[in-house]
Formats: sequence, C-alpha cells, structure tokens
Amino acid sequence: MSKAKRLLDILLFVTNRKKFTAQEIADEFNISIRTVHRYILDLSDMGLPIYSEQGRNGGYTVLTSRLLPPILFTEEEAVSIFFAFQSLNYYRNLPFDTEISSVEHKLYSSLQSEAKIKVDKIRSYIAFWNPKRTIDTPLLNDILEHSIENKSIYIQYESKSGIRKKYIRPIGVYAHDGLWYLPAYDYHKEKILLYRVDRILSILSTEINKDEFMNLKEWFNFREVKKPTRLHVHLTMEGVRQCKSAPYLEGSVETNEDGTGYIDTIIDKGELNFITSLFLRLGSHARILEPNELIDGLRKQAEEILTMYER
Amino acid sequence: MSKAKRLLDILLFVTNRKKFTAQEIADEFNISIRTVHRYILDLSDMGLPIYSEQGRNGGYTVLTSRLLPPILFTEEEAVSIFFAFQSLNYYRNLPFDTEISSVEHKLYSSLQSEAKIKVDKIRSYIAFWNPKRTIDTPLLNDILEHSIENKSIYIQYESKSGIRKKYIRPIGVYAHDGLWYLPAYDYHKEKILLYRVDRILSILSTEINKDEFMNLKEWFNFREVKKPTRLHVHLTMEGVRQCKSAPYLEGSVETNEDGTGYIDTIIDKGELNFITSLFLRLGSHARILEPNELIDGLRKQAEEILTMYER
DNA sequence: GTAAAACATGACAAGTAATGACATGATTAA
DNA sequence: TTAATCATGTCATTACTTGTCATGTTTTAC
Repeated sequence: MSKAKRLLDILLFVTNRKKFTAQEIADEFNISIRTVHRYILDLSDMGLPIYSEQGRNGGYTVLTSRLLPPILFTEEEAVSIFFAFQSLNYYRNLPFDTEISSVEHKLYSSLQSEAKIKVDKIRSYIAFWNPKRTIDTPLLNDILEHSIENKSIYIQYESKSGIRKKYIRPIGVYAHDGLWYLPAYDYHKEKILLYRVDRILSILSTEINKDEFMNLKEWFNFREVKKPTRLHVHLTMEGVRQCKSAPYLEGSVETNEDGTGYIDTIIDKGELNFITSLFLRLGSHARILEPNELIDGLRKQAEEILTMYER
Repeated sequence: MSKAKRLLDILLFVTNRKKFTAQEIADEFNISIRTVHRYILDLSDMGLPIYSEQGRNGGYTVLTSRLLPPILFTEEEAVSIFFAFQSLNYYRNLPFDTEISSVEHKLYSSLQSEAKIKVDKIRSYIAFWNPKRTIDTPLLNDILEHSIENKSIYIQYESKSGIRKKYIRPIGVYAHDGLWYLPAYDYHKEKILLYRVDRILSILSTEINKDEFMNLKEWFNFREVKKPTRLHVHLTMEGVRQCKSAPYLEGSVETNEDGTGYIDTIIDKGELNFITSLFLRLGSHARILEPNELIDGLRKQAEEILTMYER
C-alpha cells in the first residue's frame, strides 16, 4: 500500500480515536513503532492538531473532531453549496453557523478567481428573502436538538393568555416566513398543537422516547378534521386569482370556463378563524354560501369596524 | 517533490486544460514522457474520467469540469451542508439540482453510520417550509442567469391586464414564501417594478450591461416614499402582538408600559392598499387615527361585506 | 502510402524514499 | 525504581519512482 493511502487511513483512524498510543497504531496497521512516529510527525506537519504526553499513561491526543476522507468537488458543485448557503441568509439563530462559515472559507479559498466571481454574483443577485424580523429565537438550537433526539420536554410558553407551563412531545421544527414553528403533542390537552419557537421561554428536557411518533412530513400531510365543515364559496376572477395565491386554499380552488370559480371542500371548524381574514379582504370577490359561522364571523368583524369608525 | 503532490498538481492542471498531450505535461513539470504516461494511468485508476486519442492531433481529454483540490471536512461541517440543502427542499425549478444531489451523494457516502443517522434525523425533523405551490417556474434558471450576467431582457409578461411585452433590466431575483420575484427597471415605464418570475412567459436576451446598477441588497433597503403619509394607530395588547408578527409593521410598533401600544410612522400612500387587510383582521384591536383614506378603505370594505350578507 | 505525431507498454538500471531493527534518551505515574 | 510512553538518530534493507531505450499501434497530413 502506498504511503499516501496509509497516511490517510491513519488520519481517519486517529481523528476517530482521539486518544491512542503509537503501539496501538503499529498493531492496527502492522507497521513498526518507528514508522508510526514518523507518520505522526508527517500528519502534524500537515496541520493536524495533535499533541503527545510522555510517560506512563501517555499517548497522543487529536484535537479536531472527526474528519471525512478528502473529497474532490467540481467547481459547479462548490458553487451549488454557496447557493444553498445563500438560502440561510435571512435567518437568525441558526445552528451550524460556525461550521457553515468554515465550509465557506475552505471552499472559497480553493476556488479560482473566475469561480469566485460567480459566487460573488450569486451572493449579490440572488436572495431567499424572509421578513428579517427583530424577533430573537434564542432557544432554536435547543429545541432543534431536543426534537432530533426525540425527547419530551417541559416548556414555559408565552401564549395569548399569559405564560404557561406545558409538557409536550415535539414532532419537528420548521421555518416559515422567517419564524420557527414547533408542532408538538400536548400531553395535557391531549392533542397536537403548533407552537412558535420564539415564544418558548425555557426548556426542561426529560427522558428520550424510544418509540417513533409522527414525523414532520406526516404532520404536514396530516390535517385533523375533527369537526368537518363544508366550505362553499363562489369567486369572481379576481377572487380566483387571490385564492390561488393563498397557500391554504390554492388546492381547493376550481376555475370555471369564464374565469370565475368556486371552492367546495371540507375543512375543520377550528380553521374558520384563520380563513375569516382572507375573506374579509376579498370582500365582494368571494360570496360565501356555507358555513353560516363564517358569514357571521365576517359580519361581526365588519360591524365592529363600522361601529369603531362611526361618523 | 513527492509523487502525491506532483500527481495533485497534474490533476488540477489537466482538469483545467481539458485537452493536452503527454509532451506538454512533461515540459510543464520537467519530467519524462514515460512518467507522464504512468501518472495519467494513476489518475485514471483513481477515477478521473480521462480518455486518449492516438495518432496525430491526438492527446488526452478530461471529461469532468474543473476540480478543486481535495478538501478535508469535519463531520460537523458535512452535516451543516446537509442542513443548508434542507432549506431548499420546498422549492421547485431550482438551479444546481444535479450538483446538489452529487454533493449530497459524495458527502453522505463518506460519512460514518453515526453521522448518517444525524443527517437522516435533520432531514426528518427539520424543514424550511414554503407553500409548496402547484405553480411552475420553468424560466427561473434563465432569469437567474440573465440577472447574474447583468443583461437587459425582453420578456412576455402575464399581468392583470393580459399578456404584455416588456423591456427590463433585472436587479436580482429573490424567493419569498415559495414564489420567485424579479425586481427590475422597466425602460418603458421608467421605474423599478416587481415581477413574478412564474408569470414570465418568455425571454429574449439583449446585450450585457457594462455599468453597475442597483443590486439586490440596495433594493431591499430602498423604499421609495413618493407620497409620504402618516400612519398613526393605537393598539390593544392583542393588537401589539399581532402587529409584531406582521413583517411589514414589526419595526414600527411601539409598546407602552401596560402592554398596549401604537404605531406612528411614515409610509407611502401606495402601501395603504396592502395594509388595509391587516387592520380589517385586527378589528377593534387597532384604532386608526390617521390617515383617513385608510379608515375610509376599511369602512368601505366592511360595508361591502354587510351589504353582501344582509339578513 | 509514407512520415510524423501521438498514445501504449515493457524492460532495466539508477536513484530516491520508506521501512524496520536497534540504540539511546527523556518524561511520567505507579 | 520500574514500566510505559514519546523522541530521535543511525544504518542496512527493501520498495518504489524515474529516466532511457525499445517496440508497437493508431491516426492524420501531405
């Protein structure tokens, strides 16, 4: 085996072991101790942060975390990594930020100037915009970690009605429109609720759950319809246009030949509240036929406004 | 110089040159032709896709695009790249998708099983959600490219009033809430407008612009206030809460000691339309003091709804 | 159809690098 | 004090790399 290959094997071995003696390496790879010492000198020269302790119980210790074998990327692949990083730009409190900047540095410094220019251009001509909120989400990392580790947690949560303590089992964490959300099973209320991570004030973790629970993908596809309610609406052309731009409804909008359209679908009663504001905005571009609760809600809201701004 | 180092130099040299003869390499690196042949055999064994053509005008040809020198990543760095890729999941028609999957493959296959599990968990517990619209954006790549190359373009654009031909100069492209937007200078209307990339039906490129124009970052910070209008609103506690969650207003919300609050800022008249629906939803949680146009707008919308759903 | 330009491959000697064996010394903990 | 460890040096041996020369093959220009 060539020296380069063996050095690499040893590099990977030692970054895994973190602590070892020369004898162990010699046995592992069937080489003499003298050669091990020589190899370690080489690795050290190559920049591996390794130090030695003499004497009984001594040995070598490696400081870096585990390394992957060297990887050859094409220029385009490197650029694609920068493109992906660009998409994280408008978030705060993200995990891996030190790792990401060290990856950026490693890649950027080995690009040729031509490719550097391309990366610079991507950075200045492409963005993944989010409302760059002033809202801080200091516990994002903690929450992510607990979710990944499948741990149930106690949290202090700032809800509409004040600060509450809750005992929940996270399903996963997702970002939307610059905010982080945590769908989780609430043990007390015995149902799945959606929390905002920025409103979580503290975490206390408990034991790891052994069993599998619903995962994030399943949750996205899962719409609990506890109290099914028929939503039936006629839409003008403009109504169709706007409903198609509303994430929540776009799938249910049917278009007639003349460009007008309608919605006729089943939703959960709990979602009515959320939909009200959409139809408030649409005004006469949407005529609701069912349910009556929604019409009442609209009417009530409209009356509230008229009362407030009476002439 | 060691063989490994020389091989690497040659690898980088040949991936740049794409086509070359053994003699050229021999001259470049001051080694014998025989050795060059041996080296090329080595590189080929290492997986470099290189093929040879015999005879006059023959030579070697390398198939891959430019390679970067091998890079050593730590496990955490690799994981951070997967994390970043995760954020692109809910987009369609993205550029670099082949590159991204090849990077994913290269990295994933050299991770140890423990780290693989971590990546899998990130994939199933973390998401960057967008309304996964049914809307297709086939021209996204083209538009990105033209923007990056600083080219003015002719486009066919599907606007409210039908299909129009436009001559524009792109500023950049950004994603928001699952849709792609193109702010660009419209030569005809002589101002900067915002286009939706999915509504662009075709592109015709023109010449490259030599001069620098506004870039995307500048545009984001640039809010043209043509008709300044004072927005003055009193908010209840709930009003404060909701306004702070509205990207557009969060910066202007001031909170009183008792938890209620107010907004007092200058906005452009053109934005009133956009704000109306927010205050419709807020109802009595927001009392607008100025401008009157906004109050009128709310009242009109409320009346429209009451008329429509008269008992 | 021939010559020139290219790759392909083999053999071998000369040179260079890597290795193991051995020796010696230093440091540390039991 | 002793055993376990790293650190370093020397030297013969082995393994690898390189250049030179030789011989083929393939392709294209003339």
